[in-house]
Amino acid sequence: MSDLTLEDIARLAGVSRSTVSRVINNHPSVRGSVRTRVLEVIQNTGFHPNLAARALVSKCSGMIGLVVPRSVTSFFTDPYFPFLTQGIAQACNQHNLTLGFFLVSTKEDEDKIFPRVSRKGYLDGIIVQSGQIGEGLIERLNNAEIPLVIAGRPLQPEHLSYVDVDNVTAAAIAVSHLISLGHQRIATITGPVDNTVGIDRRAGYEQALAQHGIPMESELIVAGDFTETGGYAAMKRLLPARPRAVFAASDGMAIGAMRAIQSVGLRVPQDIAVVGFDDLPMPTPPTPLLTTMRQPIQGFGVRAVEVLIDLIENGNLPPRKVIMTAELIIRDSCGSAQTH
Amino acid sequence: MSDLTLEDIARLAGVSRSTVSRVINNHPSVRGSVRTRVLEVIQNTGFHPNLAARALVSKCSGMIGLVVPRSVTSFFTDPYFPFLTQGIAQACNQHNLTLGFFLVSTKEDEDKIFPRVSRKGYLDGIIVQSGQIGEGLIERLNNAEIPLVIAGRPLQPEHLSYVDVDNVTAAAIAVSHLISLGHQRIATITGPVDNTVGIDRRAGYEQALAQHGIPMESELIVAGDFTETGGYAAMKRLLPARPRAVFAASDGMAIGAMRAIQSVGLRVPQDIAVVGFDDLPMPTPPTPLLTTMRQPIQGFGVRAVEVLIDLIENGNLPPRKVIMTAELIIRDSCGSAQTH
DNA sequence: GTGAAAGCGCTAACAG
DNA sequence: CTGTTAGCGCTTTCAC
Repeated sequence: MSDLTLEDIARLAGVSRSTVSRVINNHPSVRGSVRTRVLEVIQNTGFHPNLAARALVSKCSGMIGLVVPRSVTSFFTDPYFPFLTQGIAQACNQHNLTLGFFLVSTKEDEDKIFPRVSRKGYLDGIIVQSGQIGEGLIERLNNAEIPLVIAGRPLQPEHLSYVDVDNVTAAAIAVSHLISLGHQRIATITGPVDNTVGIDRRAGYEQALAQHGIPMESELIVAGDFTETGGYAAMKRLLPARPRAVFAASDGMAIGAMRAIQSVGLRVPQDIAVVGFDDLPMPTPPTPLLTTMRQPIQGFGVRAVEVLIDLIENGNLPPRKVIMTAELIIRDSCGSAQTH
Repeated sequence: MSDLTLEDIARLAGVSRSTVSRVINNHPSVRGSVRTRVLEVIQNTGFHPNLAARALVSKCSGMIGLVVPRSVTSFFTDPYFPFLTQGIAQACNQHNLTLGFFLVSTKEDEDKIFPRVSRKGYLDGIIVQSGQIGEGLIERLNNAEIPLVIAGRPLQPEHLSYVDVDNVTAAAIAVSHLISLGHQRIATITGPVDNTVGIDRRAGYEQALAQHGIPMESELIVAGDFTETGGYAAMKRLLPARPRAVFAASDGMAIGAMRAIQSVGLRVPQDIAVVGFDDLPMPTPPTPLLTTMRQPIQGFGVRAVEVLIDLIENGNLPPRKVIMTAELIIRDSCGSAQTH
């Protein structure tokens, strides 16, 4: 098919190879008539420049990498991944970038993949989805001085660019809403505590209580694992403490908590109010509808690509921290939507 | 960091560039002692060959593409995607291939992406996830004569390589199981009928009935959309026809159907037996546990990569059709596991 | 078995 | 404004 080269197009258009190159790269210094003629030939022949050649000489490939460090299981249970990927992929389409996808489940994978992602000249930049497993890789990549953006605040954010919401503030907003509804005995189901999201959302819970002078009670705090099953189990453990409201650090856990509450004959929100976090679309919306903090996961992807492009084009600037806003979506499970 | 070239390594090892190249590419014609010395230098310097240069001269990039043609919504609701992707990504790691990821939601995307995927020399081959939206692209790609494998049987499979299960047979097995349990009034909730999966599984249902001399009744056949909500609605429509068993063409729809059955006070499996299709892990397993056909989605990904590699290495052979086997997983919802 | 030399297709000075 | 020239870093004949 298109085994054409610049030279071929040049010949067909009666110009030199350089001129064709200029046309392709939108250099202003080409006469209009010539440009039109060249463009026509390109159009007719279906020519596309060889990207490898271009990458070789220009030292940039038009390709960025997405590194997803994941245990095999969490890859599926967590809808975060497809959303983030979608945002990134769409942004890449928009900016005419090719997206390389690297799944890292083991240390072995990491070593194997590293040469493919580390070296400038093949990947122009990298987005790493944050997560426990990835922290070592992030370190290595950052040392390799390749433009790097983390999706989600990493454990050690100092010298890194990342995009995330402010999970502390967002969680505090959720809990404050519960407080404003008159609740005092507010429990929380936290995420795993080895991970920034879990840590921050718990901190936000504590912050909100402190701000309103509500004493913290350790029996009102139970750790979950972001899954529905985990939320169910956590709520069962919480029930004896008789909370009047619960803030779950993910929608999945909130749903699990609602099931646990309902399974012992209590009602949401009348007996216990529930607020979640994420606002991802559910295959089956729960009853009652969940009040939750919405975070723009696709937006993370889009912004991550934009920041990365900036980093690529403008070199070693100080790391950028992009904090997007989470939004409280009030539905029925918190008991404030009396209209329902 | 590693701005080293073959030439540098050659100098450091006291050999010529060609020799280093031979070592890297495992040519047999290098003396052992020399090979060792070169390898040592490579090790110490952390050298990695420039992939763009290699791609330029060797006309192959070590990179394959995964094209996912998806409407924005189905991207999330369907767990098929992360599973397939995981299989493909792992196989790529295994074979030292880089995976390019292309999300195509619109005709615009298709046109934009086409140059990046069509031309030999940048991508060595492509895997396309089948689906309505992708059929046009598949046609174009196939004409571009780039090695191509479809994940899931395409609408027009004649000249294409693909990997899938035999959905007709698999569905027939599921329905036959219901028949062997003594059921006669067996309903089905089909998938969308503009898609091979929906068509084939319905055909399998009909085949099984025919084989056992059970007349088909149109009021026992309702179309769903693979979602839980769709399954729920479909089952509600099916209920008046008083089926004693139902085969749903996806687990999601099966779950929805069970909810619908239970919502009118009937029991699964005592009043109505249910069988699904997929056997994907669920965040919350349903009660009763679902009897279903398991299909190896990750396996599709792995095999697709293997077939693609074969195609890349061995050129224009006749298209390969890889049919993997689906397996009946008997649990509780069909009523045959009396031990429960 | 090893080195020298010729490109792969493109971009980017440098002349004109 | 356009053509000529020199590589980018690698693989691969072809000699030795």
